[in-house]
Amino acid sequence: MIENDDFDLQNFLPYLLNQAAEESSLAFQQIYKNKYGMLRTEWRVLFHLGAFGEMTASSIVTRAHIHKTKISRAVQKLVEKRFVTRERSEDDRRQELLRLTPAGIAAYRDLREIAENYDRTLEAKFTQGEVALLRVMLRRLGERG
Amino acid sequence: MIENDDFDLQNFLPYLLNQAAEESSLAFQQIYKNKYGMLRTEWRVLFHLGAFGEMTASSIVTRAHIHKTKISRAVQKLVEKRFVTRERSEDDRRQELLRLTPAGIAAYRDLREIAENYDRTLEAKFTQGEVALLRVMLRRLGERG
DNA sequence: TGGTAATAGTTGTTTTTGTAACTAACAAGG
DNA sequence: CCTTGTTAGTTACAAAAACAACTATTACCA
Repeated sequence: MIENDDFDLQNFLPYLLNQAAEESSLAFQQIYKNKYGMLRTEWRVLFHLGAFGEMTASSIVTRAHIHKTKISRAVQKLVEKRFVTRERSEDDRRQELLRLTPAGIAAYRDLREIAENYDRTLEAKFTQGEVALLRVMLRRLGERG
Repeated sequence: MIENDDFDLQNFLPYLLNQAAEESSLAFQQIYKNKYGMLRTEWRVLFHLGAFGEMTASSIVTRAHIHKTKISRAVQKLVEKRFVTRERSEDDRRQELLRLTPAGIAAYRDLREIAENYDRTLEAKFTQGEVALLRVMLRRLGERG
């Protein structure tokens, strides 16, 4: 302890957020890794396409704040796994439209159900009102700026 | 959108936690990186030693849930930077006692103050009661198991 | 004791990530 | 049109992380 040190690392919000994020990701991470050999970014891309439908890589970049090189590599892997197809856009031939294949949809549905169940086990630690407030606060903290 | 898909990725707690954790770490990360050339794990080790005093590597592993190889390499870097010294324990010669040097203490104090200020800017987004609840919830979510 | 298991910490190798530089396509002003 | 700038996405190389195997020391217990 460095003299009268009233700083508590366990109260520092970025630290608490990181610990909570890592711990809460752990169980789910094992599942998509073992079952589908996916990394975190691949899972995120899959879920964006599942939840929002056809998207371009850059719209995922914007929405999820993931760097475009990570997206690029994740898409490659998902294409190799036959979970995603890409098609060059007619309007703007720089863009590629990404879509889930039937296999991708199946994987998404499977993981989505697991995610929903897992989310419920996390929610069960708190009251409904607390969870609602937590989501509001996390969204605010996650905003750019 | 895949049929009547009521799953909202933006409500999935591990996702929200990750977004908030990454965003909230960003600003502070730049500071310890640019000012002291530290990585995240080095910063964490420094703060553990600053806040809790003399510790062994494995006690940091236990407390922070960081893998021992990451700790090992972070300690090496901190020793190279002359921020930390290590001394083999008399009781158990497998263990090394880690301590901050005066330079390490100075860096810790500097970063601690920046951390405190930064934390206050995050807190300012909410009421005091909300922040208190947030901390309780994050601690609960960050617990092992 | 002595042999097996467990713990503290390190090192080597393979994956992933970060950063920068690149190609290709479009946009917009002169 | 044509030069300059911007956007979409990829690739190459360097940095960091994950994972497994290793040494050294201590603990357990038959």
